[in-house]
Amino acid sequence: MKVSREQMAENRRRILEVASRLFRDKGFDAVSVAEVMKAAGLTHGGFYGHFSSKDDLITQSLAHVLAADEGGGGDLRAYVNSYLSPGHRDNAAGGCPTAGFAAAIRHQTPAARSAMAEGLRSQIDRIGKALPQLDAADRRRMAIGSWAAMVGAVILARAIDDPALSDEVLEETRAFVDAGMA
Amino acid sequence: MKVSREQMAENRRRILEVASRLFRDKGFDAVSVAEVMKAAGLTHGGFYGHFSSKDDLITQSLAHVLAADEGGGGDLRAYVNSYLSPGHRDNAAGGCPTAGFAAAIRHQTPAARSAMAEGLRSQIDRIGKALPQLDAADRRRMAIGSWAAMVGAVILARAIDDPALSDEVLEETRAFVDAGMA
DNA sequence: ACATTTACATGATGGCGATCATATTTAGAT
DNA sequence: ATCTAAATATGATCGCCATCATGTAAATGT
Repeated sequence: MKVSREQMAENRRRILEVASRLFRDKGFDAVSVAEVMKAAGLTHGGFYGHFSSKDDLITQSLAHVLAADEGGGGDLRAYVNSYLSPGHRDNAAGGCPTAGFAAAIRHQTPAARSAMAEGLRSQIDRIGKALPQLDAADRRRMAIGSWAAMVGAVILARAIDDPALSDEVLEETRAFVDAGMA
Repeated sequence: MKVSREQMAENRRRILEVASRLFRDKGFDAVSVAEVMKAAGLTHGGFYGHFSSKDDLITQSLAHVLAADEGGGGDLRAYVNSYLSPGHRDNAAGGCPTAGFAAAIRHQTPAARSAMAEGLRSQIDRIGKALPQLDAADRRRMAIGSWAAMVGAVILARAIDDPALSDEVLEETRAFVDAGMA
C-alpha cells in the first residue's frame, strides 16, 4: 500500500539506520536485503523502490553514518577514552563506522570507497583541530597516528577471544596514545 | 585418481597456501571452495578429502599463515618501515595476515578466533622482545600501541581510494611510531 | 601381479539471496 | 468523489555455492 510522503521518507531513514547497524554488526555480506527490510519493519519487495541495488544501499548507508558520526571534535582525551573502552569494543553495531567498515571497504564499489575516504578525511581533520597546542606538522602526525592506533586497537580487541588480552590491548593503546599527546 | 602420499601432502600445503592468499586478497566470503581448489590446480571434488568444511579450511589456513608469519623479531625499525610501506599496502594477498584478517575474524568460528588470538599474542611478544632497551611496562605499552597503530594504518591506507591521503596515512603513522620508540 | 584402498574428478542437490513481476492499497491530484 | 500514480506486499526466478554421491585410476601392501 502507498504511504504518505513523510512516511516514505521516514521509512527510508529507518532502512539506512537499521542497515548501518546490521552491517557494522555482521558485515556487508552476512546481511541480506530481506533482513534489512524486515528489521526496518517492511518486506523485501519495497526495497528497489528506495535503492537501485544492495551496493547502492551500502553506499548510502555509509554516507548516512559517516555524516552523523561527529566524534573527536571536543574533548579529545574523553573521546579517546570512550573509543578505547570495552563498551565501544562490545558495541560494534552502534560503534564507530570506521572501525566497523574500514577493512571491508576494499571490496566495495568505487562510490562506497569514496564515501569512506571522505569520512576519514574529515575525521582526521577533526582530531587535528582538537590538538591546537601543536604546530601544523606535529598536529597532522598526532592526528593520523593516534587515529590509526585507535582504529587498529578496536579492531584487534574485537578480534581477540580472550577478554584479558582484549582489555589489555585497549588499555595499553590508550596509554600509548596518551603518552604521544603529552 | 589416487596420488602418492607426498603428492597429497603437497596438494594440501598448496591448498592452504593459495587459500590464505585468496582470503587475504578478497575476504573469506568472496572466495569459494571451488575457486581455491582451482587456484591450487585441482577440482572442487577433492576438497572434502582434505577438510571437513569451508570453516575448517579457514581455520587451518589461518593457523598455517600465522605460523609462517614471523616478522618483527629482528630489526624493529626496518620491520616498521616495510610494514608501513606502499608495497605492503598494495600486496594484501601476500601481506600481514593480521591486517588482512583481523576485522573479519569476529564473524568466524571459535576455532578460527582462537588461532588468531594465538597469533596476535606471539606477534605482540615478538615486538616486545625487539625493544630490550625499555623496562617491562614500557615495552608492553610500546609493543601493543605500535602494533595497533601499524595494523590500523595499513587497514586505513587500504580503505582510502586517494593515493595521496593513503600514502600520508602510512608515512605519518611511521613517524608517529618512530617518535614513540625514540 | 593383484587386490584394495584412496585421492581426486565429475556430476548432482538443496538452500539462500539478489533481483524482478505483479497485485494491492491508498495518498495526492483534479 | 474519483482517478491516477506510487509505495509496499506477495510471490517468482535465476544463479551461485557449500556439500554430497558416485565414478575412476593409480598407489601401496601383499
